[in-house]
Amino acid sequence: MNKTRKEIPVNTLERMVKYRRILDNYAADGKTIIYSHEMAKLAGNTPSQMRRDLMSCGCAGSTRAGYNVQEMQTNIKSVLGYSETKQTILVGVGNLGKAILSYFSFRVPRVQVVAAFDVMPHRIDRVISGTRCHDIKEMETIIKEQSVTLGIITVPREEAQALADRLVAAGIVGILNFAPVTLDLPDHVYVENMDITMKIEKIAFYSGEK
Amino acid sequence: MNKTRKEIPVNTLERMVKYRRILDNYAADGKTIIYSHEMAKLAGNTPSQMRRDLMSCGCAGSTRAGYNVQEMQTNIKSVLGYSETKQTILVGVGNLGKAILSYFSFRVPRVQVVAAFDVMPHRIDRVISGTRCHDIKEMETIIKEQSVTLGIITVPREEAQALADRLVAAGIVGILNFAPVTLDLPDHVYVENMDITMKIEKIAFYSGEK
DNA sequence: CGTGTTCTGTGAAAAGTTTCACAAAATGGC
DNA sequence: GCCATTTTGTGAAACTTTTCACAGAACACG
Repeated sequence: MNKTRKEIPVNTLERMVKYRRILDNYAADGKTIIYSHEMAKLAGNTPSQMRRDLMSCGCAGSTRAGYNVQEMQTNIKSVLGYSETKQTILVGVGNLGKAILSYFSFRVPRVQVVAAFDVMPHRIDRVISGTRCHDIKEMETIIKEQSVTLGIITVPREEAQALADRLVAAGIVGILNFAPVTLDLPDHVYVENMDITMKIEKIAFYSGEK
Repeated sequence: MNKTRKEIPVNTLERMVKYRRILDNYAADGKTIIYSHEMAKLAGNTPSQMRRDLMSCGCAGSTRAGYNVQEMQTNIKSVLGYSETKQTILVGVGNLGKAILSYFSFRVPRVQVVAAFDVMPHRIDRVISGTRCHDIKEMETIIKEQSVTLGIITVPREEAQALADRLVAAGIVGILNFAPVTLDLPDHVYVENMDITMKIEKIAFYSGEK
Protein backbone atom coordinates (compact mmCIF):
# COMPACT_ATOMS: atom_id res chain seq x y z
CA MET A 1 0.00 0.00 0.00
CA ASN A 2 2.47 2.56 1.21
CA LYS A 3 6.15 2.17 0.55
CA THR A 4 7.35 3.17 4.00
CA ARG A 5 5.01 0.76 5.68
CA LYS A 6 6.30 -2.36 4.09
CA GLU A 7 9.78 -1.78 5.31
CA ILE A 8 8.96 -1.69 8.98
CA PRO A 9 9.81 -4.93 10.77
CA VAL A 10 6.80 -6.60 12.36
CA ASN A 11 8.23 -6.52 15.84
CA THR A 12 9.08 -2.88 15.53
CA LEU A 13 5.52 -2.15 14.53
CA GLU A 14 4.20 -3.91 17.60
CA ARG A 15 6.44 -1.81 19.79
CA MET A 16 5.40 1.35 18.00
CA VAL A 17 1.95 1.18 19.52
CA LYS A 18 3.56 1.06 22.92
CA TYR A 19 5.79 3.99 22.07
CA ARG A 20 2.80 6.07 21.10
CA ARG A 21 1.26 5.43 24.49
CA ILE A 22 4.46 6.23 26.31
CA LEU A 23 4.94 9.45 24.40
CA ASP A 24 1.38 10.56 25.05
CA ASN A 25 1.97 10.23 28.77
CA TYR A 26 5.39 11.79 28.54
CA ALA A 27 4.14 14.77 26.58
CA ALA A 28 1.30 15.24 29.06
CA ASP A 29 3.96 16.04 31.66
CA GLY A 30 5.05 18.95 29.50
CA LYS A 31 8.33 17.39 28.43
CA THR A 32 9.45 18.12 24.90
CA ILE A 33 12.58 16.04 24.39
CA ILE A 34 13.51 12.50 25.35
CA TYR A 35 16.69 10.40 25.12
CA SER A 36 16.73 6.88 23.76
CA HIS A 37 17.80 5.52 27.12
CA GLU A 38 14.90 7.22 28.87
CA MET A 39 12.44 5.83 26.40
CA ALA A 40 14.02 2.41 26.62
CA LYS A 41 13.54 2.49 30.36
CA LEU A 42 9.88 3.39 29.94
CA ALA A 43 9.31 0.77 27.26
CA GLY A 44 11.32 -1.96 28.97
CA ASN A 45 13.86 -2.50 26.22
CA THR A 46 17.36 -1.30 25.27
CA PRO A 47 18.50 2.12 24.04
CA SER A 48 19.95 0.64 20.91
CA GLN A 49 16.73 -1.15 20.05
CA MET A 50 14.87 2.09 20.64
CA ARG A 51 17.10 3.94 18.22
CA ARG A 52 16.67 1.28 15.53
CA ASP A 53 12.93 1.35 15.97
CA LEU A 54 12.86 5.11 15.77
CA MET A 55 14.91 5.00 12.60
CA SER A 56 12.32 2.67 11.07
CA CYS A 57 9.63 5.25 11.51
CA GLY A 58 11.70 8.08 10.21
CA CYS A 59 12.39 9.72 13.54
CA ALA A 60 15.66 11.56 13.69
CA GLY A 61 17.05 12.65 16.99
CA SER A 62 19.88 15.04 17.36
CA THR A 63 23.16 14.17 18.94
CA ARG A 64 23.39 15.14 22.54
CA ALA A 65 19.88 16.66 22.51
CA GLY A 66 17.82 13.49 22.09
CA TYR A 67 14.55 13.23 20.24
CA ASN A 68 11.81 15.78 19.84
CA VAL A 69 8.73 14.28 21.45
CA GLN A 70 6.17 16.00 19.27
CA GLU A 71 7.94 15.07 16.06
CA MET A 72 8.13 11.46 17.18
CA GLN A 73 4.44 11.43 17.97
CA THR A 74 3.62 12.77 14.54
CA ASN A 75 5.87 10.27 12.80
CA ILE A 76 4.61 7.28 14.72
CA LYS A 77 1.02 8.23 14.14
CA SER A 78 1.66 8.67 10.47
CA VAL A 79 3.36 5.28 10.25
CA LEU A 80 0.54 3.59 12.14
CA GLY A 81 -1.89 5.19 9.73
CA TYR A 82 -3.82 7.37 12.13
CA SER A 83 -5.24 9.50 9.39
CA GLU A 84 -7.80 6.89 8.41
CA THR A 85 -10.31 5.42 10.85
CA LYS A 86 -11.35 1.80 10.54
CA GLN A 87 -14.89 0.76 11.36
CA THR A 88 -15.02 -2.23 13.67
CA ILE A 89 -17.62 -4.51 15.22
CA LEU A 90 -17.47 -6.86 18.18
CA VAL A 91 -19.42 -10.10 18.38
CA GLY A 92 -20.17 -11.78 21.70
CA VAL A 93 -21.11 -9.45 24.52
CA GLY A 94 -20.23 -11.63 27.48
CA ASN A 95 -17.83 -10.49 30.18
CA LEU A 96 -14.89 -10.47 27.81
CA GLY A 97 -16.79 -8.60 25.14
CA LYS A 98 -17.91 -5.99 27.65
CA ALA A 99 -14.40 -5.60 29.00
CA ILE A 100 -13.07 -4.99 25.52
CA LEU A 101 -15.80 -2.52 24.66
CA SER A 102 -14.89 -0.41 27.67
CA TYR A 103 -11.26 -0.68 26.66
CA PHE A 104 -11.78 0.55 23.17
CA SER A 105 -14.26 3.24 23.90
CA PHE A 106 -11.51 5.57 24.98
CA ARG A 107 -8.15 4.18 24.17
CA VAL A 108 -7.69 3.24 20.54
CA PRO A 109 -7.58 6.27 18.29
CA ARG A 110 -7.93 4.95 14.78
CA VAL A 111 -10.28 2.07 15.46
CA GLN A 112 -13.92 2.85 15.95
CA VAL A 113 -16.25 0.19 17.30
CA VAL A 114 -19.54 1.01 15.59
CA ALA A 115 -21.65 -1.87 16.86
CA ALA A 116 -21.72 -5.02 18.99
CA PHE A 117 -23.73 -8.18 18.40
CA ASP A 118 -25.05 -11.08 20.40
CA VAL A 119 -27.66 -13.82 20.21
CA MET A 120 -28.92 -13.51 23.80
CA PRO A 121 -32.16 -11.47 23.91
CA HIS A 122 -31.31 -9.89 27.25
CA ARG A 123 -28.19 -8.34 25.79
CA ILE A 124 -29.78 -6.95 22.68
CA ASP A 125 -30.47 -3.21 22.49
CA ARG A 126 -28.43 -2.48 25.55
CA VAL A 127 -25.66 0.08 25.27
CA ILE A 128 -22.28 -0.94 26.71
CA SER A 129 -19.59 1.71 27.07
CA GLY A 130 -21.20 3.73 24.35
CA THR A 131 -21.69 0.87 21.90
CA ARG A 132 -25.13 -0.55 21.13
CA CYS A 133 -25.60 -4.30 21.10
CA HIS A 134 -27.69 -5.54 18.18
CA ASP A 135 -29.28 -8.84 17.30
CA ILE A 136 -26.73 -10.87 15.37
CA LYS A 137 -29.28 -11.22 12.58
CA GLU A 138 -28.64 -7.61 11.67
CA MET A 139 -24.89 -8.14 11.42
CA GLU A 140 -24.51 -8.40 7.66
CA THR A 141 -26.70 -5.37 7.07
CA ILE A 142 -24.78 -3.17 9.49
CA ILE A 143 -21.41 -4.32 8.18
CA LYS A 144 -22.41 -3.21 4.72
CA GLU A 145 -24.18 -0.01 5.68
CA GLN A 146 -21.32 1.23 7.81
CA SER A 147 -18.44 -0.13 5.70
CA VAL A 148 -17.08 -2.17 8.58
CA THR A 149 -13.73 -3.83 7.84
CA LEU A 150 -12.56 -5.22 11.20
CA GLY A 151 -14.17 -7.70 13.55
CA ILE A 152 -13.48 -8.76 17.14
CA ILE A 153 -14.58 -12.26 18.05
CA THR A 154 -15.43 -12.88 21.71
CA VAL A 155 -17.85 -15.77 21.38
CA PRO A 156 -17.35 -19.29 22.78
CA ARG A 157 -14.90 -21.52 21.00
CA GLU A 158 -17.48 -23.69 19.27
CA GLU A 159 -19.06 -20.74 17.51
CA ALA A 160 -15.93 -18.93 16.43
CA GLN A 161 -15.25 -20.56 13.06
CA ALA A 162 -18.82 -20.25 11.80
CA LEU A 163 -18.93 -16.65 12.92
CA ALA A 164 -15.61 -15.88 11.25
CA ASP A 165 -16.93 -17.33 8.01
CA ARG A 166 -19.96 -15.07 8.24
CA LEU A 167 -17.81 -12.03 8.92
CA VAL A 168 -15.57 -12.75 5.97
CA ALA A 169 -18.52 -13.38 3.68
CA ALA A 170 -19.89 -9.98 4.70
CA GLY A 171 -16.64 -8.27 3.76
CA ILE A 172 -14.51 -8.16 6.93
CA VAL A 173 -10.77 -8.29 6.17
CA GLY A 174 -9.22 -8.18 9.65
CA ILE A 175 -10.13 -10.26 12.70
CA LEU A 176 -9.07 -10.21 16.33
CA ASN A 177 -9.93 -13.63 17.66
CA PHE A 178 -10.21 -14.32 21.39
CA ALA A 179 -11.56 -17.84 20.99
CA PRO A 180 -8.99 -20.58 21.54
CA VAL A 181 -9.19 -22.06 18.06
CA THR A 182 -7.19 -21.68 14.88
CA LEU A 183 -9.49 -20.02 12.38
CA ASP A 184 -9.34 -21.36 8.86
CA LEU A 185 -9.93 -18.41 6.56
CA PRO A 186 -8.95 -17.15 3.10
CA ASP A 187 -5.53 -15.60 2.69
CA HIS A 188 -6.76 -12.07 2.19
CA VAL A 189 -8.10 -11.95 5.75
CA TYR A 190 -5.64 -10.86 8.41
CA VAL A 191 -6.15 -12.67 11.71
CA GLU A 192 -4.58 -12.10 15.11
CA ASN A 193 -5.24 -14.41 18.00
CA MET A 194 -5.34 -13.34 21.63
CA ASP A 195 -4.40 -16.52 23.31
CA ILE A 196 -4.75 -15.97 27.03
CA THR A 197 -4.09 -19.60 27.80
CA MET A 198 -0.88 -19.52 25.87
CA LYS A 199 0.43 -16.51 27.74
CA ILE A 200 -0.27 -17.90 31.17
CA GLU A 201 1.32 -21.21 30.29
CA LYS A 202 4.33 -19.35 29.03
CA ILE A 203 4.61 -17.57 32.35
CA ALA A 204 4.23 -20.82 34.23
CA PHE A 205 7.05 -22.18 32.11
CA TYR A 206 9.52 -19.37 32.37
CA SER A 207 8.86 -17.92 35.80
CA GLY A 208 11.16 -18.94 38.58
CA GLU A 209 13.92 -19.90 36.18
CA LYS A 210 15.89 -16.69 36.10
CA MET B 1 15.89 -25.91 35.55
CA ASN B 2 15.56 -28.78 33.13
CA LYS B 3 18.05 -29.30 30.36
CA THR B 4 15.55 -30.03 27.62
CA ARG B 5 13.53 -26.93 28.41
CA LYS B 6 16.24 -24.43 27.83
CA GLU B 7 16.84 -25.62 24.31
CA ILE B 8 13.33 -25.03 23.07
CA PRO B 9 12.99 -21.86 21.00
CA VAL B 10 10.56 -19.35 22.48
CA ASN B 11 8.33 -19.33 19.44
CA THR B 12 8.16 -23.08 19.39
CA LEU B 13 7.12 -23.07 23.01
CA GLU B 14 4.28 -20.69 22.28
CA ARG B 15 3.02 -22.95 19.55
CA MET B 16 3.32 -25.97 21.79
CA VAL B 17 0.38 -24.80 23.88
CA LYS B 18 -1.68 -24.63 20.74
CA TYR B 19 -0.57 -28.09 19.71
CA ARG B 20 -1.67 -29.51 23.01
CA ARG B 21 -5.13 -28.11 22.46
CA ILE B 22 -5.31 -29.39 18.92
CA LEU B 23 -4.22 -32.85 19.94
CA ASP B 24 -6.73 -32.99 22.77
CA ASN B 25 -9.52 -32.34 20.29
CA TYR B 26 -8.03 -34.67 17.74
CA ALA B 27 -7.67 -37.51 20.22
CA ALA B 28 -11.24 -36.97 21.40
CA ASP B 29 -12.35 -38.03 17.92
CA GLY B 30 -10.70 -41.37 18.51
CA LYS B 31 -7.83 -40.77 16.11
CA THR B 32 -4.48 -42.19 17.10
CA ILE B 33 -2.05 -40.99 14.45
CA ILE B 34 -1.58 -37.68 12.67
CA TYR B 35 0.64 -36.45 9.83
CA SER B 36 2.64 -33.26 10.01
CA HIS B 37 0.62 -31.75 7.17
CA GLU B 38 -2.66 -32.48 8.93
CA MET B 39 -1.43 -30.88 12.10
CA ALA B 40 -0.07 -27.93 10.18
CA LYS B 41 -3.48 -27.40 8.66
CA LEU B 42 -5.10 -27.45 12.09
CA ALA B 43 -2.48 -25.15 13.59
CA GLY B 44 -2.33 -22.79 10.64
CA ASN B 45 1.34 -23.22 9.85
CA THR B 46 3.55 -25.33 7.58
CA PRO B 47 4.35 -29.05 7.73
CA SER B 48 8.04 -28.36 7.92
CA GLN B 49 7.63 -25.98 10.84
CA MET B 50 5.49 -28.58 12.55
CA ARG B 51 8.17 -31.21 12.17
CA ARG B 52 10.83 -28.89 13.55
CA ASP B 53 8.65 -28.02 16.50
CA LEU B 54 7.91 -31.65 17.18
CA MET B 55 11.59 -32.43 17.10
CA SER B 56 12.16 -29.79 19.76
CA CYS B 57 9.89 -31.58 22.15
CA GLY B 58 11.34 -34.97 21.47
CA CYS B 59 8.48 -36.27 19.36
CA ALA B 60 9.52 -38.81 16.80
CA GLY B 61 7.14 -39.76 14.05
CA SER B 62 7.66 -42.69 11.79
CA THR B 63 8.09 -42.38 8.09
CA ARG B 64 4.91 -42.92 6.17
CA ALA B 65 2.93 -43.57 9.36
CA GLY B 66 3.01 -40.10 10.87
CA TYR B 67 3.07 -39.29 14.56
CA ASN B 68 1.48 -41.15 17.41
CA VAL B 69 -1.02 -38.78 18.98
CA GLN B 70 -0.82 -40.08 22.49
CA GLU B 71 2.96 -40.06 22.54
CA MET B 72 2.94 -36.47 21.31
CA GLN B 73 0.50 -35.46 23.99
CA THR B 74 2.68 -37.01 26.66
CA ASN B 75 5.82 -35.37 25.32
CA ILE B 76 4.30 -31.94 24.97
CA LYS B 77 2.81 -32.08 28.43
CA SER B 78 6.12 -33.12 29.86
CA VAL B 79 7.91 -30.28 28.08
CA LEU B 80 5.36 -27.75 29.25
CA GLY B 81 5.84 -29.05 32.77
CA TYR B 82 2.37 -30.39 33.42
CA SER B 83 3.51 -32.48 36.32
CA GLU B 84 3.67 -29.52 38.66
CA THR B 85 0.73 -27.21 39.29
CA LYS B 86 1.33 -23.52 39.85
CA GLN B 87 -0.85 -21.59 42.28
CA THR B 88 -2.17 -18.39 40.79
CA ILE B 89 -4.21 -15.39 41.88
CA LEU B 90 -6.10 -12.79 39.90
CA VAL B 91 -6.48 -9.18 41.02
CA GLY B 92 -9.25 -6.96 39.68
CA VAL B 93 -12.63 -8.64 39.31
CA GLY B 94 -14.20 -6.35 36.71
CA ASN B 95 -15.56 -7.65 33.42
CA LEU B 96 -12.14 -8.64 32.21
CA GLY B 97 -11.23 -10.37 35.46
CA LYS B 98 -14.50 -12.29 35.43
CA ALA B 99 -14.00 -13.30 31.82
CA ILE B 100 -10.57 -14.64 32.59
CA LEU B 101 -11.73 -16.51 35.65
CA SER B 102 -14.30 -18.34 33.59
CA TYR B 103 -11.65 -19.06 31.02
CA PHE B 104 -9.23 -20.60 33.45
CA SER B 105 -11.67 -22.54 35.50
CA PHE B 106 -11.80 -25.27 32.90
CA ARG B 107 -9.13 -24.79 30.34
CA VAL B 108 -5.66 -24.47 31.75
CA PRO B 109 -4.43 -27.71 33.25
CA ARG B 110 -1.32 -26.78 35.17
CA VAL B 111 -2.36 -23.39 36.42
CA GLN B 112 -4.74 -23.24 39.35
CA VAL B 113 -6.38 -19.97 40.25
CA VAL B 114 -6.74 -20.23 44.02
CA ALA B 115 -8.19 -16.79 44.75
CA ALA B 116 -9.29 -13.48 43.28
CA PHE B 117 -9.04 -10.05 44.88
CA ASP B 118 -10.71 -6.69 44.56
CA VAL B 119 -11.20 -3.49 46.49
CA MET B 120 -14.91 -3.04 45.74
CA PRO B 121 -17.05 -4.25 48.67
CA HIS B 122 -19.81 -5.51 46.40
CA ARG B 123 -17.42 -7.93 44.73
CA ILE B 124 -15.90 -9.32 47.90
CA ASP B 125 -16.91 -12.80 49.05
CA ARG B 126 -18.67 -13.55 45.82
CA VAL B 127 -17.66 -16.70 43.97
CA ILE B 128 -16.99 -16.29 40.24
CA SER B 129 -16.60 -19.43 38.14
CA GLY B 130 -15.53 -21.35 41.19
CA THR B 131 -13.07 -18.80 42.50
CA ARG B 132 -13.77 -16.74 45.60
CA CYS B 133 -13.11 -13.02 45.54
CA HIS B 134 -11.40 -11.72 48.67
CA ASP B 135 -10.66 -8.29 50.05
CA ILE B 136 -7.36 -7.17 48.65
CA LYS B 137 -6.16 -6.62 52.22
CA GLU B 138 -5.91 -10.36 52.61
CA MET B 139 -3.75 -10.73 49.53
CA GLU B 140 -0.34 -11.06 51.14
CA THR B 141 -1.62 -13.56 53.67
CA ILE B 142 -3.21 -15.80 51.08
CA ILE B 143 -0.19 -15.64 48.78
CA LYS B 144 1.98 -16.92 51.58
CA GLU B 145 -0.43 -19.49 52.96
CA GLN B 146 -1.12 -21.05 49.60
CA SER B 147 2.37 -20.70 48.12
CA VAL B 148 1.09 -18.65 45.20
CA THR B 149 3.73 -17.92 42.56
CA LEU B 150 1.80 -16.40 39.64
CA GLY B 151 -0.42 -13.33 39.44
CA ILE B 152 -2.84 -11.99 36.83
CA ILE B 153 -3.35 -8.24 36.83
CA THR B 154 -6.70 -6.99 35.55
CA VAL B 155 -6.93 -3.68 37.38
CA PRO B 156 -7.06 -0.22 35.78
CA ARG B 157 -3.84 1.14 34.37
CA GLU B 158 -3.16 3.60 37.16
CA GLU B 159 -3.13 0.88 39.80
CA ALA B 160 -1.11 -1.72 37.95
CA GLN B 161 2.44 -0.74 38.92
CA ALA B 162 1.68 -0.38 42.64
CA LEU B 163 -0.15 -3.69 42.60
CA ALA B 164 2.70 -5.41 40.78
CA ASP B 165 5.13 -4.13 43.41
CA ARG B 166 2.94 -5.58 46.13
CA LEU B 167 2.71 -8.92 44.36
CA VAL B 168 6.45 -9.14 43.93
CA ALA B 169 7.08 -8.15 47.54
CA ALA B 170 4.78 -10.97 48.56
CA GLY B 171 6.75 -13.50 46.57
CA ILE B 172 5.11 -13.67 43.13
CA VAL B 173 7.60 -14.50 40.37
CA GLY B 174 5.41 -14.50 37.25
CA ILE B 175 2.88 -11.89 36.14
CA LEU B 176 0.33 -11.71 33.35
CA ASN B 177 -0.43 -8.04 32.94
CA PHE B 178 -3.54 -6.82 31.15
CA ALA B 179 -3.05 -3.17 32.02
CA PRO B 180 -1.63 -1.06 29.21
CA VAL B 181 1.56 -0.04 31.00
CA THR B 182 5.13 -1.29 31.05
CA LEU B 183 5.71 -2.68 34.50
CA ASP B 184 9.06 -1.87 36.06
CA LEU B 185 10.01 -4.89 38.14
CA PRO B 186 13.10 -6.77 39.30
CA ASP B 187 14.77 -9.11 36.84
CA HIS B 188 13.79 -12.30 38.59
CA VAL B 189 10.10 -11.63 37.86
CA TYR B 190 8.83 -12.90 34.54
CA VAL B 191 6.22 -10.62 33.00
CA GLU B 192 3.99 -11.09 29.98
CA ASN B 193 1.75 -8.32 28.72
CA MET B 194 -1.60 -8.86 27.03
CA ASP B 195 -1.83 -5.78 24.96
CA ILE B 196 -5.25 -5.76 23.37
CA THR B 197 -4.75 -2.30 21.94
CA MET B 198 -1.57 -3.35 20.23
CA LYS B 199 -3.20 -6.32 18.57
CA ILE B 200 -6.11 -4.37 17.17
CA GLU B 201 -3.84 -1.66 15.86
CA LYS B 202 -1.73 -4.31 14.23
CA ILE B 203 -4.79 -5.67 12.48
CA ALA B 204 -5.82 -2.20 11.39
CA PHE B 205 -2.34 -1.81 9.95
CA TYR B 206 -2.00 -5.08 8.10
CA SER B 207 -5.55 -5.86 7.05
CA GLY B 208 -6.53 -5.05 3.53
CA GLU B 209 -2.96 -5.11 2.30
CA LYS B 210 -2.67 -8.66 1.10
C1' DC C 1 38.10 28.09 21.22
C1' DG C 2 39.45 23.70 22.70
C1' DT C 3 38.63 19.62 25.40
C1' DG C 4 35.76 16.21 27.58
C1' DT C 5 31.40 14.22 27.72
C1' DT C 6 27.16 12.55 26.13
C1' DC C 7 24.36 11.53 22.67
C1' DT C 8 22.75 9.65 17.96
C1' DG C 9 23.05 6.82 13.64
C1' DT C 10 24.53 2.83 11.65
C1' DG C 11 27.53 -0.77 9.66
C1' DA C 12 28.51 -5.29 10.92
C1' DA C 13 28.27 -9.31 13.87
C1' DA C 14 25.49 -12.31 16.37
C1' DA C 15 21.45 -14.66 17.54
C1' DG C 16 17.14 -16.47 16.51
C1' DT C 17 13.63 -18.42 13.33
C1' DT C 18 11.66 -20.27 9.18
C1' DT C 19 11.87 -22.46 4.89
C1' DC C 20 13.90 -25.42 1.39
C1' DA C 21 15.16 -29.56 -0.44
C1' DC C 22 16.27 -34.10 -0.35
C1' DA C 23 17.97 -38.68 1.59
C1' DA C 24 16.19 -42.43 3.92
C1' DA C 25 12.46 -45.12 5.72
C1' DA C 26 8.02 -47.32 5.53
C1' DT C 27 3.90 -48.79 3.20
C1' DG C 28 0.79 -50.74 -0.27
C1' DG C 29 -0.13 -52.54 -4.75
C1' DC C 30 1.04 -55.67 -8.00
C1' DG D 1 9.77 -59.21 -3.43
C1' DC D 2 10.02 -54.97 -6.09
C1' DC D 3 8.54 -50.50 -7.47
C1' DA D 4 5.97 -46.16 -6.79
C1' DT D 5 4.49 -43.24 -3.39
C1' DT D 6 4.25 -40.91 0.85
C1' DT D 7 6.13 -39.11 4.82
C1' DT D 8 9.72 -38.17 8.25
C1' DG D 9 14.20 -35.95 9.89
C1' DT D 10 17.54 -32.69 9.11
C1' DG D 11 21.53 -30.15 7.11
C1' DA D 12 21.96 -25.89 5.03
C1' DA D 13 20.22 -21.60 3.15
C1' DA D 14 17.47 -17.66 3.75
C1' DC D 15 15.46 -14.49 6.34
C1' DT D 16 14.45 -11.65 10.49
C1' DT D 17 15.63 -9.40 14.64
C1' DT D 18 18.71 -7.92 18.20
C1' DT D 19 22.93 -6.43 19.95
C1' DC D 20 27.54 -4.52 19.65
C1' DA D 21 30.70 -1.05 19.02
C1' DC D 22 32.20 3.07 17.50
C1' DA D 23 32.50 7.35 14.39
C1' DG D 24 30.81 11.69 14.41
C1' DA D 25 27.87 15.51 16.07
C1' DA D 26 26.60 18.73 19.65
C1' DC D 27 26.91 20.83 23.83
C1' DA D 28 29.01 22.55 28.41
C1' DC D 29 32.42 24.41 30.66
C1' DG D 30 36.46 26.50 31.38
